[in-house]
Amino acid sequence: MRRMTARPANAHQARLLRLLRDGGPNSRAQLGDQVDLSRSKLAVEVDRLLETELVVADGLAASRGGRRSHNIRLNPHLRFLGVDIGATSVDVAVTNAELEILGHINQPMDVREGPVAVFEQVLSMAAKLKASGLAEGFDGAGIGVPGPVRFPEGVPVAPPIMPGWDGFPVREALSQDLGCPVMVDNDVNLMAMGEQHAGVARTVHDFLVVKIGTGIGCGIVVGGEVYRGTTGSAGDIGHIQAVPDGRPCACGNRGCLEAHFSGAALARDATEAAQQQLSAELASRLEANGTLSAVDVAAAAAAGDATALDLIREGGNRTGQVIAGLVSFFNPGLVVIGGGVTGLGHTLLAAIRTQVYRGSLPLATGNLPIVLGELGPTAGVIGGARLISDHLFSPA
Amino acid sequence: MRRMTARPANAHQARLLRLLRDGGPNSRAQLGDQVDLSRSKLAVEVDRLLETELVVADGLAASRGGRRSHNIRLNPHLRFLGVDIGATSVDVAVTNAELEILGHINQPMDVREGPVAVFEQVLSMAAKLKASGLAEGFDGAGIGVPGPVRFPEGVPVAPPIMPGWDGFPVREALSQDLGCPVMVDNDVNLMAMGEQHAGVARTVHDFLVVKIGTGIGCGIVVGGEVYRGTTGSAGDIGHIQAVPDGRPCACGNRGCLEAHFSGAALARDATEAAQQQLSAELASRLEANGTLSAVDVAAAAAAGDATALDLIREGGNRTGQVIAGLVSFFNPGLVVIGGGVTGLGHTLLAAIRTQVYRGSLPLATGNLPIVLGELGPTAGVIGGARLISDHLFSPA
DNA sequence: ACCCTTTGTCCTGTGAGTGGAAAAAGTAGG
DNA sequence: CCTACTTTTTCCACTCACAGGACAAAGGGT
Repeated sequence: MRRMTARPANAHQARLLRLLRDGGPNSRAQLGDQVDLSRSKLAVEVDRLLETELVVADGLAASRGGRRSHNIRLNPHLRFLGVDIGATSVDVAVTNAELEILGHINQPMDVREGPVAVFEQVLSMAAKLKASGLAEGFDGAGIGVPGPVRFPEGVPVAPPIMPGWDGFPVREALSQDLGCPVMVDNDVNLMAMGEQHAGVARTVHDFLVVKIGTGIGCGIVVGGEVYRGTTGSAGDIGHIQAVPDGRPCACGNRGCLEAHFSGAALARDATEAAQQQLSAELASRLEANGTLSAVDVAAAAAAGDATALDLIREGGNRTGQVIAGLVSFFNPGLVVIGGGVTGLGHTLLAAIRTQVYRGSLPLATGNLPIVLGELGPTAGVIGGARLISDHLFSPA
Repeated sequence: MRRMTARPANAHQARLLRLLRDGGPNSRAQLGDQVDLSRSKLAVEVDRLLETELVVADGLAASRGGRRSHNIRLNPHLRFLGVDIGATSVDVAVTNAELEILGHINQPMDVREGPVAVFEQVLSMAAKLKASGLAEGFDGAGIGVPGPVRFPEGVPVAPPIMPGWDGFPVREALSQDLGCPVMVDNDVNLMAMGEQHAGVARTVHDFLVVKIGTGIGCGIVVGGEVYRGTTGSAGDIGHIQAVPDGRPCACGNRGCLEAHFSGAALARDATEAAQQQLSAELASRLEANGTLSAVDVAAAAAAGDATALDLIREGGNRTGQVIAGLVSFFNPGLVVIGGGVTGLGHTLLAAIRTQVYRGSLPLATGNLPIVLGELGPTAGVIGGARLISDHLFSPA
């Protein structure tokens, strides 16, 4: 099928497309209630959108007491690709124009294998989704990578955990391979956009998303827009000092948050505890698998293992202290905790909450929810779809 | 004289007013180069502004090779009042519409005397400025208070160092007393706006201003706009924990930055050092004045006193560590250090820089200037004038 | 003086957008 | 089934903002 390359011609059309994306099918009248345009003007713009085939007619709407109206919806053939490249795995998903996930694949993969190998993988995953009949092609793709990105160009810059990616023209390369527009961003920012679009942050305009996975990062949303900082490294909180003269970190400093708590640090601590026979639970798991990960700690904690619980609590305390500082500084309306370690669940959350509510002033914490992300592993790919749709649904 | 109550009728006029404010007198042609409007449209809007008397003709401009053009400038009779209420003193200044300071008064005053007493003082200072012939009245006033403010209403909320101000309708009260529009904001935000308008931050869009005075606060500017947070307490970094299990703080926690370094903490430390005879310089100053302040420490340091230098360095290190965290998180394009203790100068700056450059990742610090504020005590009042002018020079 | 450049004014055409009227397509009630 | 009332949609005339060209005014350089 021919892909839709059309773009909205003006801000009104862009507005309408986003309303249809976020609100699903709508009648002209319902749209009119939301956009403050005259009926005539609205009709003209809708007609033009119908001509571009970005939107299509979709039968009759329910009556609101008078004449029934004809529904309008985004073209159901539109397909976006959301790609979330993590440190140790890749998620790829197809969505429709309303950003509903139609198919989702996850595969383990080490990002350190470099962009060429990773993209080969991503493309084959995308091809698999296509082959299963979910898409005939893609109208756009949003890519998340685990490191800072020069956003306008879509190029990773000096990513600590991704040697070989520095300066690689991700956006350009993938745009060629996929044959569609591509936007690239930090994976944490994608997660923030995902939670904003379809998760817990739907109604909040200023919030933080703390992603604790292999590393630790933070997405910052200001006035509904992701804030990326001057060089694209905003939210890089993994290397904030959490413990004075603490453990050495790969970055060269000591006591970085990431060195004390993250998927990687947790696995290390658990292995150590198992080897020292501090925890039977962890030791048996180590014996069984030959290695331990955050998932094992979560399972052990769920089974009531005291050592595992202690590890989680201590990590949560460290993280909570850092977040307390950020809350004082940024005064967000919501803090979302997400990433691989959300499996640690409420033990972690409780520890973080305790530190934040204790360490920040009442004015900042008074009405501050601190919650787990709602979307889990889909947050990133939904965020990717959202990223590219925001780009495509803006005036050309 | 009758005050100008006119407001720009549309975004174009607002744009022109701001250009004239920031760029001084300009010809129609020069304005045309900056606004992307047709000459006819521009002429119409300028004529309308002339009618409202917000702008006036101002003689002929220099020739650019052809016919000389008539200059346009903001009405030279316009007057803004900038008020910076600090913890221990009040600054009041009059500016013209280009935000140039025409007169500036500073008086010591304890903010804890409460809003009524302070406003009495402010009004008498404003009256003095009027009496000296600098203004016949005020077209608007911008007020800074040392605590969080619910910005839309202009009301302080739960200010720790200003008991008695909580919920006091500052904006409304002063608007009545002064008979002109008033906007109220946190003093640190005002300082940030001042440095943005006329100081070191003129060309930067995302930056932080750290004000170290009686307390410590931080102004956050995102995309050229001050960010105030969900409840108006953004930038309240004085109570971030800088020292685990450190000194007790008035807020109830231990180890807050403000408890370890600020004008108040510095004075306390210096007094203690003097009493313990650790520094002859400080001891003699204590004897002479009966009390020590940050100014004494600055003087002692300038005289080469080792104890004073140590105090400054240690404070700078603590502050630098906190700022390093903020830099990692926020990735600003500039960090400005200001407030009462800027007298401590380059010793302080060097300590802060060391910590930030060491404690943040190269990508964030690579091209990050950390500088002292350029405007000193005028930053706040200029920021106040800027605040109200931004408000008045926006479509009604 | 003469020519060129810049500035300011005037005027008309165009296109966006509004708002009212009427037609179209329903629902609810007798 | 017919009537009265709603809501939706289309149509149309009118307003208004704005662009951009023509032209006049005012200067500089030679």
